[in-house]
Amino acid sequence: MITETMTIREMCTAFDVTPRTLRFYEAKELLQPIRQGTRRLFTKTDRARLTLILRGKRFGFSLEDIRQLLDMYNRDGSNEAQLSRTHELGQARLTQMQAQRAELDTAIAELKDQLSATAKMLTQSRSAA
Amino acid sequence: MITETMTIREMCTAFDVTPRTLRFYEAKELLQPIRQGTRRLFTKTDRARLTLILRGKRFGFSLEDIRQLLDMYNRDGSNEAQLSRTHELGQARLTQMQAQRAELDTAIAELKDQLSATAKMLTQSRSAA
DNA sequence: CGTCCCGCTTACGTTAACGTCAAGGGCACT
DNA sequence: AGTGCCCTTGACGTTAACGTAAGCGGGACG
Repeated sequence: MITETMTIREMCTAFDVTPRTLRFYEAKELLQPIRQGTRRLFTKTDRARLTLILRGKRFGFSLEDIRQLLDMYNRDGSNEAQLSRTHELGQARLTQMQAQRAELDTAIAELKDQLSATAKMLTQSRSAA
Repeated sequence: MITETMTIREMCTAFDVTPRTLRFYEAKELLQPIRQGTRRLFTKTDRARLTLILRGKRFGFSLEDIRQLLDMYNRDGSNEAQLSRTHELGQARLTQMQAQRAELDTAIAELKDQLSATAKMLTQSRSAA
């Protein structure tokens, strides 16, 4: 199985992060690049995980939160207790994210209102000139 | 004008934050409670602002980001240059928030998929028992 | 009057998520 | 052999957003 790998530098340019960040994520067990001697080689899995990590961050999730989510995506089938706990954890996150979306919608609506108000003030200000 | 005010303790229970947080926000000029002697009295305006602050935080905005947004909500009508810059800033935020919403939607969809997958595994695991 | 309790200020401590050296190995030219 | 460049591992520094503790003032209450 010849998994296509990437060097740390390639990862950095591809995902716009620093080497430090990738090493940090590895230390936190969010990524598990393989080693060629001492060098890191990032696999397809690492890339998929990094995508999820960066997305999670944009929603204000902590790396620890994200690590738990990642664990869920990677369970191939452990025991039932584990699986069920994982499921509950995911449900909770889902609820949380849906609430967040609802709030985001109202916030967007409010911001739009404000913007149209300032836009109006701008046109008035210009017609007055 | 008899503005209805609240003590710091009342604010804390109402918004579920600590006194330290409120003082911190005041120091950062996010809130401007009036003083009765040395005590802080939080006005309706402070409450409105705090609501926006806490919402912003849930979206991962920094306090500095939020301060700029708050400034926008409070402009009653300065000069045109200011107003126009404010407008642009708001537009940028709006774009940002809409992008965030789009991503949130896909993340929610993905999570749902995962959940139905684990749910399926659970029922299988149980029927096997 | 003593003592709570609340609030205030000042200031140092803490955590997450990296940034930034310092010191060194390995490989590719030249 | 020397010069770069990339990578590595420590290890200490930094910023945001508070937590926490120390020490003081003021009113309420027994």
